[in-house]
Amino acid sequence: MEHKPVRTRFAPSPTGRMHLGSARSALYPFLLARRTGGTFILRIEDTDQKRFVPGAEQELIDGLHWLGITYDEGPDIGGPCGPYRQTERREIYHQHAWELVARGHAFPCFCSPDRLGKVRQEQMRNKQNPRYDGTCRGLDPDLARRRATAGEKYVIRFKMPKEGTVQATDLLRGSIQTENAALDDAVLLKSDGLPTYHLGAMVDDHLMGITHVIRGSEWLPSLPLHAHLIRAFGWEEPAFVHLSVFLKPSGKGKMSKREAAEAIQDGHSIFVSEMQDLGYIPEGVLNWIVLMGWGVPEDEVMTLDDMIARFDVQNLTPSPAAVNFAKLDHFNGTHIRLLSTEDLAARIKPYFIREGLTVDEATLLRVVPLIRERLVTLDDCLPFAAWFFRDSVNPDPAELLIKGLTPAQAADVAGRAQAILAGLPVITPATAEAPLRQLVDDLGLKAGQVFGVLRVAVTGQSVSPPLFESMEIIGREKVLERIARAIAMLGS
RNA sequence: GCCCCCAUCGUCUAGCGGCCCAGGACGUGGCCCUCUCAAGGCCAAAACAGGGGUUCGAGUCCCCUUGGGGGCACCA
Repeated sequence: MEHKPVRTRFAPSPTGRMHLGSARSALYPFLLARRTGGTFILRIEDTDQKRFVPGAEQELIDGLHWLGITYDEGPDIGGPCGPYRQTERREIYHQHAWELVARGHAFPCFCSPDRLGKVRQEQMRNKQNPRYDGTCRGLDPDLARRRATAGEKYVIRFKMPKEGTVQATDLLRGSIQTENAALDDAVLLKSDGLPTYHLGAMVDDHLMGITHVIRGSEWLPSLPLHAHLIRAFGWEEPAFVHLSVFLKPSGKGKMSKREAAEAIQDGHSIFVSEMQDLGYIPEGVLNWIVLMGWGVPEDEVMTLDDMIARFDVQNLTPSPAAVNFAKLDHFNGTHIRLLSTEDLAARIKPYFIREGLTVDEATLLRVVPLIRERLVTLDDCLPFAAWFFRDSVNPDPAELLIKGLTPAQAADVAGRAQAILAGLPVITPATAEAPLRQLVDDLGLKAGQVFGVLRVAVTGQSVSPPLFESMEIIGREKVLERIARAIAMLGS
């Protein structure tokens, strides 16, 4: 792979939530830039004022920040090629559109949207391809310019050649030939003075020195038009890479709003901010999405730095990928296990606080090693460890009756264990385990029965971190007190 | 309807003409470990969409069919 520093960009439109697809569209160009010691840019393509969503840009920035995808130039930090918000670059597009008119590659069009709509309907009725009918294509350039400057509403369209073919290249798919006759006179500058994607993106990519355009495959069909535009301006072409779309988990059809809603029911989400709320960590999310469309032969568990070291655009795959949430859970759990005790403690602490619990730092640090390998998401810390931070527990009497023990038997077991533990100066795995196992033998029971009763009595739940370690953390006093309470419950 | 793209286990993928009776990962099943739940270890089932070519030889190259996806806006 080549190591020349590249300039890449993530150019989202602030029209919705940041999801899986957006995250990957940002990740790959970021990795390529970092891999080559190049530059990664954030550009906001907000030229559609109708679909503009307030707050969307901030969500994008927050999402990138959370994931650790840093950019070197962007709307909030500036840079040498700014501004990085397209609505702040109107003049630039206006100039370029008219430059194309002057060069004979574009023309002003005064057709009303109303009339165009009718033409399109008529064409579809006749089973023809819907396309611009060419009304303004032959207008006298000087006359057209005068009408435009006089204030008449106009758009500027690309003057697509009627004959011949265009050749364009996608890095993953190779050369793509297209008949010009199949292409339309696309609108480049809208009547509100803002550019369409085609003009805006090509102009900015050129002006910002983008060397590798990595974008969604929905742009593949307009690649020939973009090639035309770039050549009409006489610019150097960047390398184009089109990423495949994400399919719904079943693999049938692309991810839609409906699937997004179903994922939520399931405790999953395709939205970055929601994944954060659900207890996923950036390391897990990143590892998950980076592999959807990138083939690595082995060692799939990677940190961002690993990804940067190994990333190669050539290994991206052009075929669509079905979203697999089970794999996200796997990577999340794996990366949680990779965190240091201090780091994991800091990350789960907010979940206890959110639950209204008071968290003692020293205790938390001792609890973390006990639950680390049990967590799939951060919020799993609650069912396993919330009880450590409560003053008392409320065991379900039915759960004290482990595997067919009668209340009397359970009370007996608890009583004997209580006596043993009461005789210990401190309760630790080293002091408590041997005598309690002796008890198991003496009573002719299974270890699970005796420890089960104690587990429910002490932790208030039938599933918990390891018993002896847990008892050590809450201390002898609370352990004895809770066992006594359980015995009382069994007696009534 | 027209144009474009894609096609290996259920899923993500390795494979870039012989190293492949196809490898890894997730998931699934079994076993081991075990105080619950996990984690971990071992094992297993599981795929080259179909048909034609090219070649001494094809998962790998070409064509067709089928299937899937995307696009055809003064949206990106």
